Amino acid sequence: MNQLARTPNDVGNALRLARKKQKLSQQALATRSGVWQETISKIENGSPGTRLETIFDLCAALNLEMAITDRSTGSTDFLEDTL
Amino acid sequence: MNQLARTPNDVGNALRLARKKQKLSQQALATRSGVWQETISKIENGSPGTRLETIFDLCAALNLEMAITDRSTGSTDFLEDTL
DNA sequence: TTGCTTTATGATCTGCAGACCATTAAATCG
DNA sequence: CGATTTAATGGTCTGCAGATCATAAAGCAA
Repeated sequence: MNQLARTPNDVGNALRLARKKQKLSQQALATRSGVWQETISKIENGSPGTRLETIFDLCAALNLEMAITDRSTGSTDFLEDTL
Repeated sequence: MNQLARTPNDVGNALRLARKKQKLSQQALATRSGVWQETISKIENGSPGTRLETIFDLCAALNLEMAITDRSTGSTDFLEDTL
């Protein structure tokens, strides 16, 4: 599971994908993440104003994580930056 | 540039890092992203309620992108999922 | 240290996310 | 098909993000 996300829609798709793979209903995910089923529905359909913390709540519940990467390089070497 | 992000703080750090690498002031980034300097400041300091669209605006302006990945595997093979 | 640039803070106001309830629509299955 | 599980919609209310302006606090030169 590794999904590029440049829009809220991409994020929604990634979350839905992960949820389905784990065979969870939105309600089940709601229970384990503390995010309402109605909210999950909106997010999976690409709600642009979704709050970061909400995304992270869902990521945590789905055992996902987020990475911010350089668009050009598309490098995959994690955690090497120090500046 | 490739930063793991599990919290709004991580996101803020990644954005600040990228901005500094490109030697942009918050104000310069504000101009080119359409996000206010004050808002950028808050985000870089880990504001949890930041909206997804705002993050994407900044990512676009900084030539960054986001990836949602499986926490356990840490796989790097992008875009292979179809379900 | 003075002065400029950059970043952080503070206040007000508007708009919308998310909690929460109920209900409808859709998908799934016997 | 009808019954049931799952997903989407709709409404109200509260809280907070972000726009916008102004200003304070840092940083960083000369």
